[in-house]
Amino acid sequence: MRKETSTNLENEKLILASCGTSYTLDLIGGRWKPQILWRLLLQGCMRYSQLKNSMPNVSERILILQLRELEQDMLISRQVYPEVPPKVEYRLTELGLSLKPVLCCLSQWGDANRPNRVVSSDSEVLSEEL
Amino acid sequence: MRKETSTNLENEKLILASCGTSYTLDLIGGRWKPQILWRLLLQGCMRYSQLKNSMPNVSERILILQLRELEQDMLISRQVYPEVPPKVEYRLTELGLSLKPVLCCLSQWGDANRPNRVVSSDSEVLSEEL
DNA sequence: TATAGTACTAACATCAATGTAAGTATGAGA
DNA sequence: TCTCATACTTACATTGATGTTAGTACTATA
Repeated sequence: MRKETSTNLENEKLILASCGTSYTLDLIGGRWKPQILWRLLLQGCMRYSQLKNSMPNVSERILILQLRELEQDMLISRQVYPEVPPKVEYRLTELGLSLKPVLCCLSQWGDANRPNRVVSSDSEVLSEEL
Repeated sequence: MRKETSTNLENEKLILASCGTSYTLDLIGGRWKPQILWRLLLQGCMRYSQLKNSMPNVSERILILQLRELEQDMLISRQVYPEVPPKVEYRLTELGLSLKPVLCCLSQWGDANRPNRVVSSDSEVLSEEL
């Protein structure tokens, strides 16, 4: 739980209230969030296990955390099927889909300017479809 | 100093090497970096004291840290005039200027979608000039 | 009765980012 | 000799983000 008061938190609030850029960065800036968003953009809909298997380095706790935050921020939706074993599907909301040009923009700048590119990135797969 | 090895650091490296989106976010994602970049975009060139006075809530240490990181990442340049009292000017590099459309994109999405907007944001001033 | 599969949760541990307070170097001008 | 202004630096403290490990609930199937 975060503290209710601290300069740190106050500063964050002030910035989010006055800077749209920071607000957007706050929503998509978690370590694994870009990867999650790209996967859902590409696939449309994924089960929890699919996401987990496609990102071998995230721990389950962190993956869940990132998904919960994206859900709270209305960027993704979570659909539970009352079955056993459980089945949960994640997909982008309308708001999440509206991030597509933003993500493309970030991705293109990054791919154009980062050094030591090793592999082609997720975004390139999508870029070709645009 | 960051540790040389840790899952945390390894994950970060892997992501930066494979995801352009995350790379871009890594460069501009510090708490005060968007504000610094917008100011330099708008003003072209600012002294350290000008930056500091225009952002009353940053501590000097943190402001310097963010400036140093932006400088290391080649987004801004730092020009020292050998005078007393000292004079230091910061401005965007070519690479930094190339972020303009990216910042506009982030800012527009944020301004359009965040709730509880109180004041007009820095970016709007610039948007009008585009 | 035991095992398997799915999507988690809880308690704990570590690492990184941010913030606080005080101090430094320099030379011009009072 | 003392103060002022500028652009920092240093040592320390706090906050927040990320990672580890073990465990849970549920039923169908072996």
